[in-house]
Amino acid sequence: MRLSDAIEQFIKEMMAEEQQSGIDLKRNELAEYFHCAPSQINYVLSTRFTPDHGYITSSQRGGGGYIRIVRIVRSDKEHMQYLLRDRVGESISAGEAKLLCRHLFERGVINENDASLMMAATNAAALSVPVPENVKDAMRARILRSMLLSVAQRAEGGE
Amino acid sequence: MRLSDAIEQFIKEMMAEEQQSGIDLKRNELAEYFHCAPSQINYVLSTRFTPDHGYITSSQRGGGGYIRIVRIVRSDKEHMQYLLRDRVGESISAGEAKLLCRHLFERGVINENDASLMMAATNAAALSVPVPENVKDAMRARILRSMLLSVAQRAEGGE
DNA sequence: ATTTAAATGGTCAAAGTAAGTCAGAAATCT
DNA sequence: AGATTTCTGACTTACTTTGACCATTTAAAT
Repeated sequence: MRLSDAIEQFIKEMMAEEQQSGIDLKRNELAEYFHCAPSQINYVLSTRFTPDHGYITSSQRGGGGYIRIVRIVRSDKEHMQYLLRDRVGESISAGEAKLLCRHLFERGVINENDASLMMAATNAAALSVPVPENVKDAMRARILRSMLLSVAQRAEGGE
Repeated sequence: MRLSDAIEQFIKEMMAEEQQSGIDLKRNELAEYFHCAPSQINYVLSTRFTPDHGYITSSQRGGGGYIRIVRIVRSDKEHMQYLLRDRVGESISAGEAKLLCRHLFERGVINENDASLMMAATNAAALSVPVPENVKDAMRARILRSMLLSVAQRAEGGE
């Protein structure tokens, strides 16, 4: 069996055991346990614990550092993937972004405050810096995607 | 648990106990209690008891010296002005923005979801487009300001 | 009153700890 | 064989902890 698969499985078993949607782990410890380079852990994370796979990771460096993995709740997964891939994509205009936020609010995916915040972050005024329009749209897409992932992450607690 | 975290917690518990908005402590005593270098106390102060966290510190050297930590209470309006003018300004890094969002949450100005959303909109990944770093920081400042104003607006309506 | 010593706290750079990145080697698949 | 995936190692970035040296204030000695 491949190392990556073993590590993936190990992490998933850990999560199942903890009976939680998220766990913290130490990169170096895990690497030592599997007798591999620490960067191998990053490889596993980036190939098997991505938003596409339904996970979001974060970490902290320095003394007491850690890697945190959180699972996105299943039911929201498809919708979220649709949003990220098809709706937002690589580029989106201010108008489109605004519509999308309103839509999400109407659908009950986010509340009014969230919607305002997301519109505030993606409106034309917020991005009025001297860069080409297409770069702005790409940037807006990234910002929106990032915020959507944040929303996806929180859905956990509510069940 | 990190030493810094332990010291932070210790100080906060002390303040809660004293039932007061401020306390005096002896740097050397505290350092001895935690078996660490005295300068470690300064590190904790500068990373966890800053004005952003809602604290102001002062000290006195020499015999009978002390470190005083006082919790400051600013109205939301004052705080917002401070943030917009002094903290965000015309340019802000991803790290700074993240800290600021966390502080807003800790102070109870925004909830955890809002904080995550704001961090998501301003983190390095969200703005990873091929433009110079200083342009990104300027852009981030605009985005953050825009979101802060959105937060301020909602507070206004609700009273 | 002035000088000196003792008692504090402050600063900053270096060491320590831990995670991230990325190019290239190695393995595996077609 | 060629393409793709996996794995490693050198280098980088980020946060924490320490220690040597500095500054200020009070107390004692002259």
